[in-house]
Amino acid sequence: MEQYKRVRGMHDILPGETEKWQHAEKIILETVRLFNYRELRTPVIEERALFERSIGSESDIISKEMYTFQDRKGRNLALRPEGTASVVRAFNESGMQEARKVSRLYYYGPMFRYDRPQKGRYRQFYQFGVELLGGRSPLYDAEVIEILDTIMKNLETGGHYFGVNTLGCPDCRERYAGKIKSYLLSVSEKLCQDCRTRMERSPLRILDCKNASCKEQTRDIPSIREILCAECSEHFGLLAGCLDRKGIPYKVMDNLVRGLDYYTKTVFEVFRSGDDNAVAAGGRYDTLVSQLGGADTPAVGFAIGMERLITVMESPLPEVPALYLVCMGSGARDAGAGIASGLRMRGITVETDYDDVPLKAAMKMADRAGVKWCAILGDREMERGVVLLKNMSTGVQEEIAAASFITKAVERVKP
RNA sequence: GUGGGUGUAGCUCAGAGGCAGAGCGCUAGACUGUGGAUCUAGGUGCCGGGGGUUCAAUUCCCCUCACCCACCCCA
Repeated sequence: MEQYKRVRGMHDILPGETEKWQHAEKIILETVRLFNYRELRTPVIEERALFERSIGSESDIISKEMYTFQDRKGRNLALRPEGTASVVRAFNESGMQEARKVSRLYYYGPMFRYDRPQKGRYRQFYQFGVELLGGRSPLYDAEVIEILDTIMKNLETGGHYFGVNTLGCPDCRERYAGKIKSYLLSVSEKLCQDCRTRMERSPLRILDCKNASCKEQTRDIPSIREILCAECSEHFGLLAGCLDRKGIPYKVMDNLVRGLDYYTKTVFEVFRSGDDNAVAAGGRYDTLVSQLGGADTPAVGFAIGMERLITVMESPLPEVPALYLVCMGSGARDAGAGIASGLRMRGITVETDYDDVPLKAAMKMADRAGVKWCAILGDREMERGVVLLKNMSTGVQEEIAAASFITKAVERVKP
């Protein structure tokens, strides 16, 4: 028989790893709850145009990485490559903006991009994201950054810091793009091929190029912060002050520009110390909601790349069942089933096996399960109306009357 | 999309144009109802797939697929 294999770019998250995921999910959920964010679940499939309009059809995500298809009725659909567009779509569609001045939402689920697989990068990958809609003040930017900071701290990633920058409002951005072009026009032949095409499509991205020659050419270009309008400048200043007061570690990074078109003003990424791949990133998108047909609603949010987060976080201690139940003989197995139920009802994790194996083999299974306690029930014990309880780490074994076994075992096993 | 690396036992990997290897794990026994430690014994297998060169290919050549890494992109 031929073995089926996972399709390229897809990955299984196996036991041993799922514990890590669940731990991360738990910390994240506890954190957003403290800030009173509520979950929004959207479908994995959306109209293709939704993403083209929000992310920008010039971007790589849309032009080469999206899973698109037609359904049986010829609708043009796509597997979501990110979460924000769907959240905004649902926000607009549900009339949520009528009900509250500020909506605090989070989402979690798989996203799809046809990328070449790499470390921490898969074609189906998971993002956890937070979106705050309806808040204009930089204090809201600081709030979502604080959420991310809290998550990183609680997951013991071994230190992290934020990169922060501003892209300004659309006016500032356009002005700055013009400035970059005027700086680089005369030296365009010294730029890499990619950057030459970026000159037209998204000149800001040239600042982010890793090519040495490109870096050389962009070195003297002034920071965008020097040409911001009064409002954008104030916004960034207030945010910085707020982050300072909260004690959140950050660096202002001139070359931090986001690849998605919808960002305005604040953009940020969080890095694990000593790592240059961002674990999570986000920013403000004040024009997206209206651009997708909603009321004029400023917004800010971030998304965590779960696979990346998993690679930088501390592993939780593995969970081990509390007790292993060994039964020999069918009568003992019947009685054992009752004991197992009784223990589980009292919150004790019990593992057992139903194969008729010699005690030696069963003990080996118990050992391998990593349990501290082992209950043994065979014909001899049945006859005498007792159950053996063995402490696997000390080797000490006691005999307990079957009638009181569950209560006694709970006492021993529960610390 | 570009570049590099790797595919051999369940796992980690060594190997060489001529019998397929080690460590770990696994199974059994020493110990017949007690796990871990020790000793002894044991099977580990389409050497990723296809083609070519050769008397002979797991080894050399070509193609292909998969995985890993970097770039790119992005979280």
